[in-house]
Amino acid sequence: MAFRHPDRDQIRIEDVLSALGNGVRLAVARVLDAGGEHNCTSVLNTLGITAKSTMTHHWRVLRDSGVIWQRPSGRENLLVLRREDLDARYPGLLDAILSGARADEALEHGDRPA
Amino acid sequence: MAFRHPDRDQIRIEDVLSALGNGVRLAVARVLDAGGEHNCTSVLNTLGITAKSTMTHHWRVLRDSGVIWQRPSGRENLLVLRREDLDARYPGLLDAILSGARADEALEHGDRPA
DNA sequence: CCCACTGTACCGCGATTGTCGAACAAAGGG
DNA sequence: CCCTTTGTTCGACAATCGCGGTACAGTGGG
Repeated sequence: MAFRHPDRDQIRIEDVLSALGNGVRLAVARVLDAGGEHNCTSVLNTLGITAKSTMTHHWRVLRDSGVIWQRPSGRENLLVLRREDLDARYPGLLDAILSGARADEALEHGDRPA
Repeated sequence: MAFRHPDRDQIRIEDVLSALGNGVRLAVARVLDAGGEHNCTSVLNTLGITAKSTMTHHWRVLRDSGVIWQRPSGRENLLVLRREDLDARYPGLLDAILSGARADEALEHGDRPA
């Protein structure tokens, strides 16, 4: 099973934004950004249980928009953020989004802003 | 007609991203960012003709997500980017998105990247 | 005062999205 | 070898989206 990923030049910011404009996928990006090797179920567990087929759908959206690499390895798929490509195409975007997501989470957990 | 806008603290990055993860609304943001006072039809004309009711829908999405202010003035509505609030909540996000959109446009017009 | 202008409200339509369950496929481990 | 693990594919479903048309509402100009 080989996945189709867009080339760096084929990435469109519109697709990136709509891919990450979804709580589940934004959370996935944050997990992947935290580092380490991840397969599908490890991310899935971090997010609370969801059907596997639902996640397969989200992987496809993230893949097609150019946000992640998805590489088969043994009987798993390894998931990695395409940070280099995103940073090259859209400097500062990924960092702004990820730290923005952290800020939102802090707000919702009742922490008052400074 | 008074519009409901979210407070700065109620803005969620997920909503901002999905609002701008759409070609028309991203284009609207770029027009507003270019400066000047804008009413609905002036933006609408810049984008090529679309039904007024369609744009009303997009204004609502942009408003509800906290991306724009929409203020009635006479028989028009003035549209303004909420740059201060967005920059405060998500430093660098708006600039990254807008310059990313410009970069995409350049790519699609056949200009090769440097 | 009436009309032209600007934009909203409401409705309907087809397409897409997010979610799930069930069946399938590939890879390893015993 | 078989069975478990991992994830995909397919089909279904409700909900939302994007878009337009028509009707309405408020403002301001003549």
